[in-house]
Amino acid sequence: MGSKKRYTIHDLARELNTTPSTVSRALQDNPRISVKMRKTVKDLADKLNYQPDFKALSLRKGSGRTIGVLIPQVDRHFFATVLSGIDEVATAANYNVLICQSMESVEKENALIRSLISGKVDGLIASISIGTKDAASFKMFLEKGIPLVFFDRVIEDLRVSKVLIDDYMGAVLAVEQLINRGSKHIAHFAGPQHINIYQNRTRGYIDTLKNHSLPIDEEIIFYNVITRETGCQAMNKIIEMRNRPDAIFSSGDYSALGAMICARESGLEVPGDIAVTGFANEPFGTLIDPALTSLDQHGLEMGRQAADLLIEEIEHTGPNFVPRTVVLNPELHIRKSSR
Amino acid sequence: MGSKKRYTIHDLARELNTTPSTVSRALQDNPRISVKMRKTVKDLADKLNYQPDFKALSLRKGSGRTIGVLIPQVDRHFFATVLSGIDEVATAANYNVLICQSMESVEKENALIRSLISGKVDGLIASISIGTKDAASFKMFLEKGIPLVFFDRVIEDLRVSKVLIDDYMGAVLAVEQLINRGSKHIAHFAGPQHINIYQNRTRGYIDTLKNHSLPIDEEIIFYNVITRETGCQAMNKIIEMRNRPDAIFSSGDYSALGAMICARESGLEVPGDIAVTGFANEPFGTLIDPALTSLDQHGLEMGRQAADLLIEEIEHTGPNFVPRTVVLNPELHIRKSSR
DNA sequence: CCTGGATGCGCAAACGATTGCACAAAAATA
DNA sequence: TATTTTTGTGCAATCGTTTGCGCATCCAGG
Repeated sequence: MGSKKRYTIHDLARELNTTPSTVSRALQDNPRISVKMRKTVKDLADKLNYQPDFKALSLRKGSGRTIGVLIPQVDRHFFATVLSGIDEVATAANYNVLICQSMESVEKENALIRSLISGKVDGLIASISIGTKDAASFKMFLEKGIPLVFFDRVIEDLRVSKVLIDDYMGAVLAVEQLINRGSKHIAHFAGPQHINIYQNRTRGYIDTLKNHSLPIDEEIIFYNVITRETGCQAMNKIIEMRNRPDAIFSSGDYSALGAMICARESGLEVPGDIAVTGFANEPFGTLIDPALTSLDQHGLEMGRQAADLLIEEIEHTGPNFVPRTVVLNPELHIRKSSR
Repeated sequence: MGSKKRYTIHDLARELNTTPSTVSRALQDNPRISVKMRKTVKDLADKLNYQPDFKALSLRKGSGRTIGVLIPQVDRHFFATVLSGIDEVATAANYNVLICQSMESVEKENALIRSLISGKVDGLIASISIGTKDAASFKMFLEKGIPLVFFDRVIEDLRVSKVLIDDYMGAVLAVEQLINRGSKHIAHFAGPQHINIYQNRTRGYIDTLKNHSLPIDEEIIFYNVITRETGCQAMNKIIEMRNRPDAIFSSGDYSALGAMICARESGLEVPGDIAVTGFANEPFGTLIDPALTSLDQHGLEMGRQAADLLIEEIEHTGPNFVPRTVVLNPELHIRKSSR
């Protein structure tokens, strides 16, 4: 029953008493093959449901039309969204998408990169793991001549295209809104400072305070606070303070959430006693009460742009390729938590 | 600068004044090659950072060690979680993961399947789109002899392995909990009934009412209510009723959420006036107030099991292969919304 | 009738690896 | 010393396509 077997171009040729080359050309509508022959071949191909073998094609053409996506974890909303954007563009351009999760582990990340340089992919879109501090693996990858595009979490000094959001600007927007609403003593949850995005958010926070002649108080800057747990811990410290901050600008939504939950448990009101602004605009932000003010990163758009850049580089990469950096503007969604 | 070029086995052979075959064997530790030669070859390979070409290897071996994952949308938490589970197992077994999103479109789904039968993947894990009603594409796929495993949303009468959760049982658990807490007039948000999972949830709801001698009232069964919007609309109808239900069992968390939000807007209290139970255990369920009672589907585990089944089938598929169905037990997380 | 250019198709090399087989040289046996 | 066995390599086919080139056949122009 059924055509269990996969047909090759040789099978078709034998069937038609011709040669593989003719079949191949006929299927490609090569004008050097007679119209009649082309039709004959195509009819048979249709009938047998012939499809050229992907692996053979890849070898011959030197490309499997595949792009890799290396991200920390696919089941985190932001990354899933970016991936979706990448997939949208890639599929439209007839590329396949290979997915690789580093699980925030540098070792896994390195192993994945190593496995990719064997020519599995025509290009790679990556966002580095939280622990990644040296660029050796990525350099090696680049040396093989495979295009690479970073998004969000990038290695600054690598000569590749990047898609970022303006984290600095985001921080400025957020902190200014807090200042505008009357907050004068604004705490900050900072992320690991060796990662570009967190560093920029912190810089934006500090500069904005300065610009508004507000003092910088290291006491109320909490480092490495990006999870719900650490956010809660930080909030507990804040609650103890004699000169308690009246607002928090958090580098992440999860730590903002943790803070809000712990605040409520201690009877502190958001935004009445303390306003809170997050970063990432996770979907849960609109569902909690009070809804969380946050900065949207346009994940879908980031993915699309990254894929555009990469495909452009794959297909039109000249000898004098110049990497580009696309910077997206974050969007501040002001909600109840900072009103 | 740098080794921009990718080396082949021929390059190594030339460098060492030997032949590709010897190099190949040496790299594989073939005992027919002298220990000395093996070392020489490996040293050079290391030095040049040689990696066998993936495409050539795939063609020769007849497999690219790649599995495809076809899902409606990667940026939905459940699917992202399953994907993560699949990736975990696949990576451990040295498989690549190719991702395909149908975006709930039957046409896209069919196009993707067509593109996959060219031998891109050694097997496919799929969850069908909401509109998929006929199995033609999947049958065609199977006829090419490529293993297929369904999860969650499956086509019942296809002879393939499946990983499911016991949706019927989940509904029973949920409805019984509502009954136990004293609810007597339980409404139901049903999903599209041509999808196995929604049908089973509805069946569980009906049977449980019957088993407890509660009347089935078609008036309070709302079909195709799985989004936030439709959940809200349904709730608005419920609010108008003279004989208002005192609980809702929803086939999805989003419609449950929509209902809760609209209930609050109308001054109806959850769970005081009406209890709500969802399905999926989306992460936001614990963040909203009241927290949402829901059924966890063990997405990660589903992904792992699906990948296990598929890889097993790929590698040990005998002539007398018998598809297996793994059924996972959903877990009811009782939270404030149904207390 | 002869020459020259289309026209239509086949041969064989290539992509980069693996592998069955053959074949030297060295070692072991007679 | 002659013969067999072992040891180490090389040749060439193969996986399924694509494609440069060559070679017939045919038709038209001179």
